[in-house]
Amino acid sequence: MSNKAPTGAERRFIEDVARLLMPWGVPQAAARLYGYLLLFPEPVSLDRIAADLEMSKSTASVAARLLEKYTLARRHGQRGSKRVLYEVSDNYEGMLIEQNRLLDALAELLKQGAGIAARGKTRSRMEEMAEFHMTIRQSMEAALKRWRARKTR
Amino acid sequence: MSNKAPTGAERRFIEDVARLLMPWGVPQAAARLYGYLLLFPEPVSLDRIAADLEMSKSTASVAARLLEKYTLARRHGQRGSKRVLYEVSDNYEGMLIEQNRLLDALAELLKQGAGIAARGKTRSRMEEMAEFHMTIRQSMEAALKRWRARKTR
DNA sequence: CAGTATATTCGGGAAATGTCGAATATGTCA
DNA sequence: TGACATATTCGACATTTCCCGAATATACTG
Repeated sequence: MSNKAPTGAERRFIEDVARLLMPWGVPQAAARLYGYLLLFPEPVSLDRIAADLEMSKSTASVAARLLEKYTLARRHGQRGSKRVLYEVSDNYEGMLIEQNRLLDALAELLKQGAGIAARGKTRSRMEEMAEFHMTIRQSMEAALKRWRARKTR
Repeated sequence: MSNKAPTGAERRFIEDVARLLMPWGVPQAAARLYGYLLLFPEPVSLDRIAADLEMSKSTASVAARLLEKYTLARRHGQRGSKRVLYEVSDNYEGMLIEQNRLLDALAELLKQGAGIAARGKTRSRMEEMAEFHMTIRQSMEAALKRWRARKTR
C-alpha cells in the first residue's frame, strides 16, 4: 500500500477488522478506517483515506477523530499547512484503560450500593462484586505496567 | 426491597448503574434492570420487574434475556409452572470473558495481517500489537483464575 | 488582505434500535 | 383436552445513529 489502493488481501483484512469491531458499537466507517490505518506504513491524509475507503471526506474526518478520541489513532499536524495526517497509534492501551475506568466506577457504585442494601445477602453480594472488579482492575493495570517495562528494556 | 417498590436511595442506585452502562451500548431497560437485580435479594418475576421499573412486560422480557445472554442474570425456571424468575448472576466474569474473546480474535487477525503487510514497519507493528493483546489476555485469564481459587478457599 | 487548500460542521435522509401494547405461542393443571 | 397463566414475538412508532454532499470555518501563502 502507500502508493496504490488496497489490494484484495488488504481489503479483506480491513473488512475483517471492521466485522470484529462493529458489534462492539464502533461505527462502520471508524472500524474500517482502523483496519486501513493498521496497514498503512505512514501518516495518511483525509483525501487519501476517503478515496481508498470510498467514503465521503466528512465521514473520514469524523471517523478519524473518533479513533483519535479512543487513542487508537494519532493526528500529525503538518507544519506550514492546515493539512492533517493520521496514523494508527502506538498506544493501543487506550481501550483497556477506558475499560479500567468503567470497572473502577462500577466498583465504586457497588461499594456505595452495599451501603443501602436492605438485606445482608445483597450487601455481601455487592461487596464481593466490588472486590472482584477492583482485583481485576489492579491486575490489568499491573499487566500494562509490565508490558511497558518490557517494551523499553 | 423484595416486598415493596424501590425506595428513593434504591431508585437512585438503579439510575446510577444505568448511567454507567448505557454509554457502553447497553439499552436503558437492560441497564436499569441490572441495577434493580443487584438490589433484589431473591429471584423476581417479570411482572414484578415491569411494575417496579415501570416498563412494559415485553420490554422486561427482552431486557432480561439480554442480561442472560451476557451472563449477567440468571434464569430460574420454576418447577410446575411456566413462570420464570430472574436474579443477578454470581458469574460476573461474563463480560470480561467476552472481552477476552475480542482480544483473542484481534490478536489472531493481527498475526494474519502481519503476513500480508507490505512493509516491514507495518508488519512489526502488527506483530507487536498481537503480542500485546495476547499478553494482556493471558494476565486477565490468570487473574480470573486466581480469583476463582481465592473464592473457594 | 485576497485567494486557496483543507478540515469541520450542518441539515437531511436512510437505516437501525428501543419500547410499547396486542397478538400469539407455550407450558401446566384439572 | 380445555382453560388458564405466563413468556415471547410481532408490528408500529418514536428516537437515535450514521453517512452523505453542501455550506462554512480556519489556516496558510503570496
